[in-house]
Amino acid sequence: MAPREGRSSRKTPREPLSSERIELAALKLIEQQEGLPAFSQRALARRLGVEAMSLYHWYPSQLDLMNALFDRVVGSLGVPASGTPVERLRAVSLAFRELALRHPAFVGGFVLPHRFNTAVGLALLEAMLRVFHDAGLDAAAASRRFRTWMHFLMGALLDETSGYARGPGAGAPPPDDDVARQFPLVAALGPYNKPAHHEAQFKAGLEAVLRGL
Amino acid sequence: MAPREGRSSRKTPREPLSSERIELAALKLIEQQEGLPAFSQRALARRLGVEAMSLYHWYPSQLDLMNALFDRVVGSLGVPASGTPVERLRAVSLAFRELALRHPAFVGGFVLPHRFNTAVGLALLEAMLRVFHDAGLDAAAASRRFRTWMHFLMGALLDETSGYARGPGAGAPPPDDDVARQFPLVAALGPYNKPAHHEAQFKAGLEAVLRGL
DNA sequence: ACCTGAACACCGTTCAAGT
DNA sequence: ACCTGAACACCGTTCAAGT
Repeated sequence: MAPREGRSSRKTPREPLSSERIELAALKLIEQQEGLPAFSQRALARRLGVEAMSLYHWYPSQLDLMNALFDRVVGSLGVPASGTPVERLRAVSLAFRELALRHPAFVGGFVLPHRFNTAVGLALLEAMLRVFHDAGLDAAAASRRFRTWMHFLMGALLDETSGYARGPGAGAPPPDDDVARQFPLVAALGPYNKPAHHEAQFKAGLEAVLRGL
Repeated sequence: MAPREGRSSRKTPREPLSSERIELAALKLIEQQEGLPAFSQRALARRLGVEAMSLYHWYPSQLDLMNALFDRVVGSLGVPASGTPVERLRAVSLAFRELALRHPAFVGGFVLPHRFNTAVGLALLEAMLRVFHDAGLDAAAASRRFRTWMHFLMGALLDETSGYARGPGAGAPPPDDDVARQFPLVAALGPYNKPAHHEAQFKAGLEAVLRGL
């Protein structure tokens, strides 16, 4: 969308690095084309117009940069402080989904498979648990319900970011007419796998799970 | 567990490669130590006592090898043909969990984030969908319930393989007493995060979700 | 048919050095 | 304080060659 960095400015003094600039460029790069697998310190540096080693002045390692991205993304989530428990859980669930759709490669590839044990991640978990606490549940009951809900949420978002919806699959899947012949029930689900149905599916699944709690 | 390959046999003619031997060694290597990130064609070849390029005689690329591992692992799952729908879903859910615990790095890192669109993967999906079909549901209703259940299952297994249970987290998480002070509800859940509780949590969550359907 | 050696274009990271 | 160049130990993969 912009043939800017590597080409133009030769004499204009280069905009200095900053964690803000690095992190925004990283998040943008991760969501482009080949996603997380194609993300590298060297590719990021190239995009920023610096040498790869410059990044080590700002983050001691690639993992530290990734953790900064995690905090930046997860830190944008909040849990409403008022409303019924179900309303509050519904709100943060939908907000998490919006976030995942905004950063599918990063959320699916890094956020979901990682423990939320940064200060920012723990603060989010604490706010979520407060909903269950406010509903009058003790630790054992809260743990059960919290985890069941989270498992549905993680699975649904994994599916929309890395799974059947857009994620990688086999290199040479069977052709469609073979699928129709050998796996008729799978084939019959085809229409419901379209992105147009995802939001409705997510909301219906969420209500079913909240009901089951 | 065995100082065998790289050391001893110099004069004994090396056991020839085979896809069986390669795949078993790969699955074993993936579950060792540093997991999927440390897995490489070169490391696998080293372990097998051959050069990395030899693997290309058996699989055209690393991705093809991974897909073969996917089929080998996922192909071991089956859905009971008889029983009530809930019994059949419960059985395959528990079997999937056992499989995930036997291959946590591979299931969490490769199977769950990938589309089940190999012939083997599609056959499993078809068998799962047959349960919903046998329950008399039309395609729309089956799709809703199937996906909600799968989302819970994927999320739960992701958590047990790559998430809070054993997966990677921030390099420098806040120390425990800081957590206890700032995030008391999170800290109160500590005891329930122990592996001893995982099976009970999984079963309880599964029943809640099946009830919600 | 099965395996190898050399080479190419990549990685993350360290270290000493430049401004 | 901020950035760089050269180097090290890795990657996956191609290609021509060995047996």
